[in-house]
Amino acid sequence: MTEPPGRRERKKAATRRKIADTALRLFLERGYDAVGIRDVAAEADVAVTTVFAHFASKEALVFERDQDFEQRLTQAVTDRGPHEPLIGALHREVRALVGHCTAEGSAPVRRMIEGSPALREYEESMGLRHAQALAAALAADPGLSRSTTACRATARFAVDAYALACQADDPGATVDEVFRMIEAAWEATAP
Amino acid sequence: MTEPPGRRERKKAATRRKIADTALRLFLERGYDAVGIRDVAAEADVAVTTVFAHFASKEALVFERDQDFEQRLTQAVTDRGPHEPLIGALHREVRALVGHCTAEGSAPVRRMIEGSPALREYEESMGLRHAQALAAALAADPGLSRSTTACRATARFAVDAYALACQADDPGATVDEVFRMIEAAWEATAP
DNA sequence: AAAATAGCCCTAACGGATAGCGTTTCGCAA
DNA sequence: TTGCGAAACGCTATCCGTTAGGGCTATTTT
Repeated sequence: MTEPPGRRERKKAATRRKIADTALRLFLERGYDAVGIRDVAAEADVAVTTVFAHFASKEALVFERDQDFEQRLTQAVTDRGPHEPLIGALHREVRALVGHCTAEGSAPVRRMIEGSPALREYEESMGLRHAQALAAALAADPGLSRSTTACRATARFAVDAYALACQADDPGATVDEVFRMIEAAWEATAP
Repeated sequence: MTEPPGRRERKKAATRRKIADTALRLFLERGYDAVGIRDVAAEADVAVTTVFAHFASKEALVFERDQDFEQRLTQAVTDRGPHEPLIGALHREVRALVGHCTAEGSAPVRRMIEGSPALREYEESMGLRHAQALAAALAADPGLSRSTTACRATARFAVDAYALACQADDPGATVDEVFRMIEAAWEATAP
C-alpha cells in the first residue's frame, strides 16, 4: 500500500520527522517551556515557517505519534465482532491505548506533559475531538439504537476513562473500574 | 460583611467592570478573534497591563461571571441534606447551572463561545478544574466511602453532563438523561 | 505630615503564529 | 528533452497575547 512514494514525499516525510525528533529531544533535554520554536527550527536546520507548515502548533510537536488515537477508538466500535458487546470492545481498546501511553520509554514524555499546563490542555482538547468522533461512530451503529445524548455521554465517559487512567497510580485497574461504571451507565440507556 | 469598601477598592472594582463590559461588548460587536487586547484596553481607556492585572487571559474576560461555578458544585455536595442522595443533589445543581447558561441574554455569548476554538478549549479546561475540585469534595465526604477512582470518574461525568447540555437542543432533557446514566454508574460502585 | 502601599501607566520586549514573496526542487506531460 | 506548474522551503516583517521593568499618583496608614 505504501509503494515508492516518490522523492518529494520522502523528503517531506524526512523533514517532518527530523523536526519532530529534534523538537522532542530538545524538549526533554531542556524542558518544554525553555525551548522556543526558533530553537527547534535552528537545531533542525529549517525555517520557522517550515515547522508550522508541518505542525499546526508547538504542542502538536509533542503529540505527533498519537495521530491514530481517534481512528483506533472508532474502529474498535465499527470493526468489532457481529455480536460482541459494545462496551467490552471499547474497554479492550482503551486498555490497550493506556498501555501504550504508560509504556517503558514514555515515562519522560508523560512527565513533561503533566508538567506543562499548555500540553495538558492540548491533550484534553484532543480528547474532546476524539469523543466527538466516537460519538458519531456510536450514533451510526445500526445495532445500538440509542439516543444521541446517550452516545455523546458514553463517548465522553470513555475518553474520561483514558485520561483518568493515564494519571493514575495503577492505570490498568483504573480503566477496569471506570469501565464497570460506564457499563452500568450504558445499560441504563437501553430502550 | 461588606462594609464601606473604601474609595480605592471601589475604583478598582469599577475599573474591572468597565474592562469586562467593554470587552464583552466589543467581542459581540466585531467577533472575538477580530478584537485584540489592545483594542479592549483603548476602548476602556486603560493600559494593556491593567487589563492583565485584572484578568489572567483574554479568554477570562468572557467567563468573568462564572466565578462561583466551582463553589456551587462542591457546595451542592457538602451542603446537601443529611440523608439526601448524592446524585440527586448534584443533578439538581447541574440543572440549575445549565439554566443559567442557557438563559435569555446568554444566547449571543454562547454562540460566540461555540464559534471560537480558543474559548471552547478554555471552557473545557475550566471544567477540568471544577471536576478536580468536585472529586476532592466527593472523596472527603465521610458518608460515601467510594474509591478515589469512582469519585474522580463521577466528578468528570457530572461536568460532562453540564458541557453536553450547554450545547444540546434541549438542555434540560439532556441533563436528566445523562444523570440517569450517572446514577447507574454511581450505584455500580457501591461497596 | 510622612511613609507605605496599591493601582495604574508607559515602554519594551519575548515567544508563538502568519502573511507576502521569492527560490529551489521535483513531477509530469508534451 | 524540455518546459511548466506545483510543492516545499526560506526570508522578512508583522500581528497578537503576555510579561517585565520602572515610574507616577492617589489613597491609606502611621
